[in-house]
Amino acid sequence: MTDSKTVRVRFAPSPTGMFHVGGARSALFNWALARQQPGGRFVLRIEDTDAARNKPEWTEGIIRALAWLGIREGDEHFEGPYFQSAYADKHRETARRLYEEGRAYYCDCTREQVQQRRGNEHLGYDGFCRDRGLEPGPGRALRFRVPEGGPTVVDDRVRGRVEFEHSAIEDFVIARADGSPLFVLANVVDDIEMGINEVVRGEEHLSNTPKQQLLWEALGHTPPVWAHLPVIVNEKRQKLSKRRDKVALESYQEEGYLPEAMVNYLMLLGWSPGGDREIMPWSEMEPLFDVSKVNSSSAFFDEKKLRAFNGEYIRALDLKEFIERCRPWLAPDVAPWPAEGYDEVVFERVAPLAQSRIAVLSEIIPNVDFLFLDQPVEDPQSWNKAMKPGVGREMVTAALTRYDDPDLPWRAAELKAALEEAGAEHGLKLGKAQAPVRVAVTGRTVGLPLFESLELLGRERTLQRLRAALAKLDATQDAEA
RNA sequence: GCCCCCAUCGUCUAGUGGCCUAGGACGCCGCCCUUUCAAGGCGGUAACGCGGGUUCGAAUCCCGUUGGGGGUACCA
Repeated sequence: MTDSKTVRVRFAPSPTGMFHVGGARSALFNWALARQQPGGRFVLRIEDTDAARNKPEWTEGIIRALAWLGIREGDEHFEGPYFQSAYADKHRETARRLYEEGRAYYCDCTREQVQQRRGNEHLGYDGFCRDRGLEPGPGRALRFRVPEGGPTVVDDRVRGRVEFEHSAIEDFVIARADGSPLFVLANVVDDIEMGINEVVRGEEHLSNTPKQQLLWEALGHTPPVWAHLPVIVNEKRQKLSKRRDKVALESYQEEGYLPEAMVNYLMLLGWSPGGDREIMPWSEMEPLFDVSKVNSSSAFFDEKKLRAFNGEYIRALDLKEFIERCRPWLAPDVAPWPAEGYDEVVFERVAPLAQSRIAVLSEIIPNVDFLFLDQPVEDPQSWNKAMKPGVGREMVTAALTRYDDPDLPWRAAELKAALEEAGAEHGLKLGKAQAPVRVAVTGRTVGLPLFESLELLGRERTLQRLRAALAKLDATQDAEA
């Protein structure tokens, strides 16, 4: 079918939820493998046979997320997407063939019966119908006849040689009573059909592997090269779960993680390019990736480290690119300010001040919102912290006095010098002196360099906010009096 | 319960018998810089789970043990 030397890997997610980081890493590893060879192929196969749990939007989500990571249609190494549901006939046909060749048999045991017979035995199904010679019929599932005696040896590129005694593998169901195939069968049939010769997937599939290998052999094909990746775990060292952990790639995207940072970080989960480098672009990692060097122990998904990587990538962006990347968060329908308050020119001037201060793109908002909002944000905690008696009112007043001078050039350097002097008069260093002004104007105790911010905000708006702050201070004082 | 996998700083890892008094990164702590906060610079904290072997020599090999994890569906 295909030149056996040319690698054909696949990524076969099932659209039963948001695409998550574990899948993303598997996809990336496969992608690297496919791209390392001239004719290498990455086959995307959507395993949509569980109709009850599948939704079309999940499928779209997977394709979109992969594209975000750089795995997309149009690349010569990309093939698909194929949909498993389209191969249903082939699955049924293969099931029938296995039955006809005596490699599988029908079984009419209910789950309850199996359980009852099992008692406290170790194994699941006991082979009750093995030799009953049941014909196909309603209520009858098809089970694979696991050969007696001998182990199946799985040769795994990351785990080495793993042996499974046949006595420990039950005669597993390959087709339901209604004839529909199960994952273990459909997956193998599709892999054979698509000429897959290397399977790189999560460790949770390791125990399926002997069954699938048996199937490959029963169908007269050489099994692929296997590689089972360690699972990605949470802080409690459990496999990441959609229910309890933040795993959706999309949620990271929405927070403002850059795909290149995500890719970089994910590649490092279980694998290392060696040497003392971690921040490395995909283009350099791709040729270096070696699945046999992948670790076999589980890896914790450390968002803190991801954040650090993301910050690095953000800072490495040139200004123009940084501004472009910020746009999705500045759009009128998502930004917290009124559309008419936004000023592109102002943003372009403030952007460089923010670039080194944010680790995820969404953080651009609290840094620049004071420029586009009618009023500074309200934050009582910040206000109280900065407007301490003896400092707050004094500095706001002093700033107002000095800044309300038409002869004062409205530039950062002059604004700074003026406030420095005012602070000195009250025995305050600039660090202390600027705090009340910052809160009065931005609403926050931390933020971009203050005087540059004031310059951009403009004289009128700055004075107006200082007056408003003073009024608020008066009101509070009156209330207390 | 049964099957299988795994085990180096808190975390991700380098390390494949001597180069290791164990390296890097994130985190954390300190100092410098400094208008807040970052960024940046400098420095520091911190690991081979345990017990046996093998060997002149073990983080590296073997066995056991403990502890984690995955799988045990007519889900994928």
